[in-house]
Amino acid sequence: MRKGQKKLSASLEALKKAEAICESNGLKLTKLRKQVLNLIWKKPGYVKAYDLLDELKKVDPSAKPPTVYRTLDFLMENGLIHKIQSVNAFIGCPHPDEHNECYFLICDRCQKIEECCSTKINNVVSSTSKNNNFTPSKVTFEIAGTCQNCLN
Amino acid sequence: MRKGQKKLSASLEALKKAEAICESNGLKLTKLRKQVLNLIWKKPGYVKAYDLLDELKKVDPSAKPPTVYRTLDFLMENGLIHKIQSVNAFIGCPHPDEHNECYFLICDRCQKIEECCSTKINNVVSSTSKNNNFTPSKVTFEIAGTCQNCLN
DNA sequence: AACAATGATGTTATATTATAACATTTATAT
DNA sequence: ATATAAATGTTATAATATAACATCATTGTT
Ligand SMILES: [Zn+2]
Ligand SMILES: [Zn+2]
Ligand SMILES: [Zn+2]
Ligand SMILES: [Zn+2]
Repeated sequence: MRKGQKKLSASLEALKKAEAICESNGLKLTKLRKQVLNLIWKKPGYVKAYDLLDELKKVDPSAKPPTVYRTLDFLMENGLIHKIQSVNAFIGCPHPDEHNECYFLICDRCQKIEECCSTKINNVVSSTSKNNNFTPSKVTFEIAGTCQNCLN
Repeated sequence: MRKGQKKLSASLEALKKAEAICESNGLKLTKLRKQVLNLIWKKPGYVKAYDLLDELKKVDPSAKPPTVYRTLDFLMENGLIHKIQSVNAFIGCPHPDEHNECYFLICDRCQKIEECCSTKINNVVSSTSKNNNFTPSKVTFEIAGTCQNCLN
């Protein structure tokens, strides 16, 4: 497999899933939303909102912060991307059709993020909440560190 | 126990621990640092940096953002407080002498935060990292939702 | 087709969160 | 007393995000 190819197909895959999800929910995946989703998937690591804005401006100089943040909000609401709270950045979700609470491994060096969702984590969230009489609604679980690739 | 008493003693307790930690590490818990730590503990829920700044200005009108952020940095470096990433706010650590990776339950309604550290969570962090050939350095684990008290 | 209603985008302005860079003061060690 | 380092003061600005209102596009109804 050539360099970039895996990423390319992941991006296409993501777009297809996004279209399916929007279709089945009566939502519109507009040109702008597609553009932003593609920009997010094209970057090898996580993406900052204002970097996205700069990219957008290249094709539409009138793009402004609300252009980006509104689009990010739409994509997040529909599980297509995630906000990574510990770095204030965004990343595409590789499986938006499966569930919406995702967990992350964030490499400090290369900015790449892997999802690490598991029932094990889900279970710990549940039991921790139960033990504390807490009703959970949103989980933030992010492990920052160094990925295998960057360790060498 | 009267209202506020639990919080008061928790605050005093926190200050004592802070003094001990600084003492044993050759660090200075200056007047400013004590003030900020106290302000954080006095609030019933989490505290925003600029709210702290407003409080500080009441006693020292010359206080400015770096005053607050530098002090917060010191307190965080020494495990005395935590930054809550999902709300961009700060909270005192009830057990800064025990460990430094803490996990949180955050009530959306009353802004109160409980630490929910457990070996169970530590173990999941370890196993998740191991399974992904990832070397963790900093964990963000925050469950947002509704606390028992606010549910009624 | 005309109209109303909704959703999406455009635009201006501003709010919120955080840091860089350099100056001054205070504490500590020699 | 002097040098050094640590802490604080000060100015300016960077980075992140939203409020409010205007315009345009899409859809459904009359
Ligand atoms: Zn995901
Ligand atoms: Zn890496
Ligand atoms: Zn803690
Ligand atoms: Zn509550």
